[in-house]
Amino acid sequence: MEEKDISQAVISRLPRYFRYLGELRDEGIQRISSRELSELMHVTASQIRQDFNNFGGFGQQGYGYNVEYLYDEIGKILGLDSSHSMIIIGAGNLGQALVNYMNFRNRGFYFTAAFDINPAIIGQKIGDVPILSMDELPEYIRIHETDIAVLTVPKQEAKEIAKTLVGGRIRAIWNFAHIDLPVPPEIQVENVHLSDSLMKLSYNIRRAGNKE
Amino acid sequence: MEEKDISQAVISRLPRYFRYLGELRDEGIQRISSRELSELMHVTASQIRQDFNNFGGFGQQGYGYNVEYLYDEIGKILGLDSSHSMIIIGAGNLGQALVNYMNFRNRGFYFTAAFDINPAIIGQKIGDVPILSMDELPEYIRIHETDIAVLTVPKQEAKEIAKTLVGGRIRAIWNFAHIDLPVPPEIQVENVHLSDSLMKLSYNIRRAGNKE
DNA sequence: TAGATTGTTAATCGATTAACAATC
DNA sequence: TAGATTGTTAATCGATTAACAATC
Repeated sequence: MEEKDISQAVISRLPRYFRYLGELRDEGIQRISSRELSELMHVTASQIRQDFNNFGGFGQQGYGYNVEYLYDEIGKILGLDSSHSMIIIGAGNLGQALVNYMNFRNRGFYFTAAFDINPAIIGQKIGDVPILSMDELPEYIRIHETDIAVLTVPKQEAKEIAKTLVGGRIRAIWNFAHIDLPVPPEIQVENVHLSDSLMKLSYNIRRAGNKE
Repeated sequence: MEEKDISQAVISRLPRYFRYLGELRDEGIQRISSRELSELMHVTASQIRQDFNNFGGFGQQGYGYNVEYLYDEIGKILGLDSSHSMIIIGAGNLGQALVNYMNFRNRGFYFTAAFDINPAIIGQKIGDVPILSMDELPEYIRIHETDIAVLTVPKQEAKEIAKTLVGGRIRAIWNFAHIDLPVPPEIQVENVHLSDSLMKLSYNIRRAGNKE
């Protein structure tokens, strides 16, 4: 409502800005111009200024941008000033890796529960996150407010689980299953299709090979 | 050499076409028109035809596309007709998840070795893939032809390891470390920045919340 | 004030979509 | 042949880059 529609191309660049600004801040650097940042990040200064100005004027003419301030503002835009509750569905290798990844927790993304169908691991914990039976999922999301459901199950199961999730009150799905999920538009979906990424790499290997 | 430069936007869409065509093939469907496929995939028929025609005419006027043939051709474009040897550097949770992921192997991507600095796991195996000491990495890539090095280490170590890899003969890096790797242009890099993906999701959650 | 650098408008570039002639 | 649908050119749209006035 307060902001006009920003293109996803811009949004996709924000985390990278955020990362570079965080590093600059950690190095104790207080100000940076769009030109300096452009050289560091290998993008045009024009794009940087355009991107930032989608969200209002963060800089100052003749001075540049205050690193700390800009870092904080981009963090807010990305929603990192509030915390996000997550559940993970599929407690296999990948699921456990994601639950254990501390960087998420440091940014306010924390797991409250994991779900799996494997009786051998139900009742165990990943760190301090309990692994529950998949049967408990509908009841769990009814009771516990959950922002993000992370889907790390085989694609055969993913569609069915997505339906269950949509019936609940979750706001978003972070989807690692290799399938397009049919969800209503009010539920945000971010896909991480690792196979697609690997195929893209494979294409570029071949193309590079042909050039030589 | 044989092909003109195709934009990465097109390449990024190929794996998704490949996935849908594979499903159609599995369902026994033999032909499909760009219009039918466009309805299935929620993209324009025009884009589909433009995309395919970057690589030559795969269809037939008045008929459409042969599913099996198109599937095979896109597979070839993506380099899936030849196999790729891989090593993984960082045998933690994520590394093990990737090594165990059979879908990669089914597509001809196979791991030959894993590397880690943790003495507790060096000498063990992930499936049938041995975990070697990081010290053995330079020698290993000197002796064993390796297409892709998968980097699943903390970002502090990633840069140093990238240097080692560049010194060897690998052709590509699939980078899961949250950092931009400085590598020469003949080495292909595909980044999977999970934090960036999660931040994007976080942005979209907030934006959707504001709209309501 | 003079110099620097943003914010923003204008120009360019590239990607997507529409249209239609070619042709199966 | 008539109908259907591709391959491809042209038109549109959106994103990126350039330019420069505003202003610190």
